[in-house]
Amino acid sequence: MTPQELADRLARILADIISEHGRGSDRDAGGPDVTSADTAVERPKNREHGDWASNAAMKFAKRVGANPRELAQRIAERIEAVDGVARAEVAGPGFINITLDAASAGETARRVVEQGDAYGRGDSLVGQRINLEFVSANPTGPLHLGHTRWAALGDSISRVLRAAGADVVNEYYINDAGSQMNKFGRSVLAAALGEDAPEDAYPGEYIQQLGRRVREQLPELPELAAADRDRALDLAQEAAYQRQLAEIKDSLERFNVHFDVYFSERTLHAAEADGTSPIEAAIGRLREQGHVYEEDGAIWVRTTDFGDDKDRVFTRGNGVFTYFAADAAYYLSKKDRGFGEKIYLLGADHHGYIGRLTAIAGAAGDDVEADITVLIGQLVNLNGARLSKRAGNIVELDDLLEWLGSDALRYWLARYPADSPLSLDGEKLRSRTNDNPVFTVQYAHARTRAVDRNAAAAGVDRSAFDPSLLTHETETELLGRLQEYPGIVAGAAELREPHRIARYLEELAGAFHRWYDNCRVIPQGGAAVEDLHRTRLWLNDAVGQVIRNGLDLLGVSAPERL
RNA sequence: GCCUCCGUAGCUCAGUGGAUAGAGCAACGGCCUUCUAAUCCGUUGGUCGCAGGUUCGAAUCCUGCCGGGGGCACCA
Repeated sequence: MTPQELADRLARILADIISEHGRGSDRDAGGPDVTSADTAVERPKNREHGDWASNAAMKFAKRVGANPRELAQRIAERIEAVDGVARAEVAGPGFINITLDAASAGETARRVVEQGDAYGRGDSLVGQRINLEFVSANPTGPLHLGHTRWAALGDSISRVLRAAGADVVNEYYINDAGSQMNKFGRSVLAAALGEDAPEDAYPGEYIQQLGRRVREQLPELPELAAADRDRALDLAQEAAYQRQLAEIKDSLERFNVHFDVYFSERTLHAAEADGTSPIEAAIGRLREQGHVYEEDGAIWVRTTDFGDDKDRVFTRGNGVFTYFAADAAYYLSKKDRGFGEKIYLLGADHHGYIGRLTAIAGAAGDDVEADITVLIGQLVNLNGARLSKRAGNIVELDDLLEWLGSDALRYWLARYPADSPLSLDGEKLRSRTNDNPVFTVQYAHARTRAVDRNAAAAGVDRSAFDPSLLTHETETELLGRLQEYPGIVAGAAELREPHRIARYLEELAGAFHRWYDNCRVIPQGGAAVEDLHRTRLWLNDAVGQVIRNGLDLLGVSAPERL
């Protein structure tokens, strides 16, 4: 009996009661059907409140026109008759507290082991084709801490959405057109030629390194620069860009972050077969829809029709397209490529973009509620010190990986809600105690593996499974946690909040450690191996499996030993 | 000024309208003859920023204040 099955049974029972009681009037009037979402059970904090609790009677009492406790009592009588339910009691203002048979709860251990990697995966988002854009850092320098949170979070969101059945494409938008690229090119060329840096050059040692690389790659650069400076600039800029982009991709792979598509902004500016660029085509399409006008010699889009606080401009006075024009064309590209929901993961410093991005979705004829989601995340602090270019304390992703390792960094960055401020505490992340949550969880996994190895050596195997033997309170607790997992994954996907996975794993790890301290898998002092030990081995392995599955959703490894 | 996020234990933070608001750390006190004591157990610790409102019920939803972060370009 899983919580989901319990919720299904409750929903059916409640629907029956409503139709008997209300003589179907609710349904005839188009009243709401009862779904398992209405009767979802939760794990009570207090053990005396049973294994699972439902507040459905309180929710529906008014609609049924009954007293909550009376309704709860009628539901309780019927759910108690269900196979696998030991007790159902009404408590407080109308809670239904349900206790399962030990055998029914214990079945979970076998189910988890048998389903393996698939345990926790669901189908709540099947059929959804989602574009998830994140990081999208300019290819004019290395990734730094400012990008790192979105890399970890975005990749984990993607994994969670996929676990719920969605078809997700991770996308990185490369701003490889425009003045920043030119500035980058001039900086690198000067470095390559050993010249003084230009007035507005990019700072940083990496520019010098790129300059040396470019010089090696293009030995003819000095001669060329003397003869045709613009040509030399083009070549140097292009070489530096390709090199920097490759390094970004490399860093991301080492961070276990995978993108399916790297989308170049240039392709939006370049003319296609019909002679027009995607940006021009996009403006044309929006013009046909009546959303574009000209004023003061510039082309404008009436984003205020879709809730933006001011209209936006597509061309600057000199006729060059704005960054926003490319954004609009890019949005249409995503739409044309068949994506339903387009998710943008942006830092809080970009929150002013929500209005205009949403407006473009509206102007494109999309549903601004369902087809576009802009997730705004708070910025990261390092040991309490705000990150800023001016203060010169930018930390590169590569440095962080070397210092802390990918696992600790990814886990820490994914364990907080995106809209919560987060600071990176290097000392804590390097510690090997409960102080460090990633360690706690990984250690619990390693411990399940150690038990498994020791069990094999002691002759305890999984040849028997009798779930009715799993009656210790720490076992009931642990089984409850295992049963919760699929619901946690579904919730994390629905809310785009992978931190729920991390928090869950920490609780699971705690429940496992408590169980380990109370219940032996391997008989003590050479005593005989009994079915209880064999059954507990299933439970041990089930916990290891769920920790592996959960850590995988966070892009974190589950070591066999620490 | 407008928009937005945040304010919960000494610290860092969870908490999808439900029961006595939780975790880790810190502080104090316990358990090693061990399937690794890197774990575990106990105690201490709260005006959920403030004030109203909504309802059977509010840390959670609404309004207004207070305090803090971020944003309000024909920049990229």
